Amino acid sequence: MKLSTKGRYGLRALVDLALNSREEAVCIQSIAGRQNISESYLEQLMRLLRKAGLIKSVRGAGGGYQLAKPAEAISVGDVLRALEGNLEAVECGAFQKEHPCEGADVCVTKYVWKRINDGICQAVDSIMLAELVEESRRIQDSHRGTIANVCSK
Amino acid sequence: MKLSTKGRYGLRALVDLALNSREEAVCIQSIAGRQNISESYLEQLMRLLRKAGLIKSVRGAGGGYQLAKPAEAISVGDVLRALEGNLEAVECGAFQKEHPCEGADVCVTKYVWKRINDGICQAVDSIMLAELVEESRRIQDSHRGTIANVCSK
DNA sequence: AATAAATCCGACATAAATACTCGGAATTAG
DNA sequence: CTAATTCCGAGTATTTATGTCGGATTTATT
Repeated sequence: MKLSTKGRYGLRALVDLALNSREEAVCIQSIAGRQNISESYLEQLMRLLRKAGLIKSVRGAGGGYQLAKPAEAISVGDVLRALEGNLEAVECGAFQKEHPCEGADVCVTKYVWKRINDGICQAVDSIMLAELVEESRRIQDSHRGTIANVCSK
Repeated sequence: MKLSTKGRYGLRALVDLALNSREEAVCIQSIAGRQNISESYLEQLMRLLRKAGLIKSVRGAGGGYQLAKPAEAISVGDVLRALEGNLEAVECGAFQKEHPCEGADVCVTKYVWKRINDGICQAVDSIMLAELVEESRRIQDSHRGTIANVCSK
């Protein structure tokens, strides 16, 4: 029941990207350096984010990445789903029409799973990347001069 | 980001136990049979639930398990935590005094993790075993005569 | 044109967690 | 005494998580 490093690193990387790219693209090396993430691993995560249409890449020397849309239009849910797949704690499908679970009609735990899943969605879909970026700027201002070491989570 | 079979099977088993034990204890074999769970695996889960003080066991022939307290006093959160450990999607500790994460003061994703964790807690701690049992009885009544096959989740 | 800096891609490797299984000891009702 | 149980620790196979690596491709710069 844990979020993997993909989701954790990836979200941090995306906040970093939003924070550090104006016009120019930001390369993996610099993000990985600031965020203390392995370059080759981060590369994989960026691939996932690009495939999901959240960032766009610029190839070749001087290349890197940029957000594909404004940070206001990217939710934490978008990011985590791109990296982790769907965020359902239990994929029971009892409330879907497509692939409903066998015996869903005699199942009571389905109510539990739905409440958990809804709780998670509510949390991740209500936070936009822009809010994190904004908060991050505030923090950076107040820590000016301090070496900003990074959270390991 | 998935709940393991421990949590899923274990909760079902506990609902089954609450539903099928009046005065007498219920043995693993019968729960496992109804719920279509391996006996030896379920045994392990029952051990965890017992260690957590949610059920009590009666050893020897004719023995089995009973709830250690009324179903009204057992939350889904109690059950899942007994089986899965803490349910935090990210154990960042940024808001604890004990073992706060390094660099928590420059971290912004901590707000995200907290919202997710709170969402999950809110969901699991607000549902009592008794509610599931009650709902289950209603369902059983309406399906009387039907073979109650069981949800695989 | 050559070089260096990047992304892109697939495959591989290792470690950890998950999901069981098993054998036997201890307990107790009949 | 026997059979039905729980109790316990250890073992195993599979899957998932967490990276690593080598090389192809693209592009800015010199």
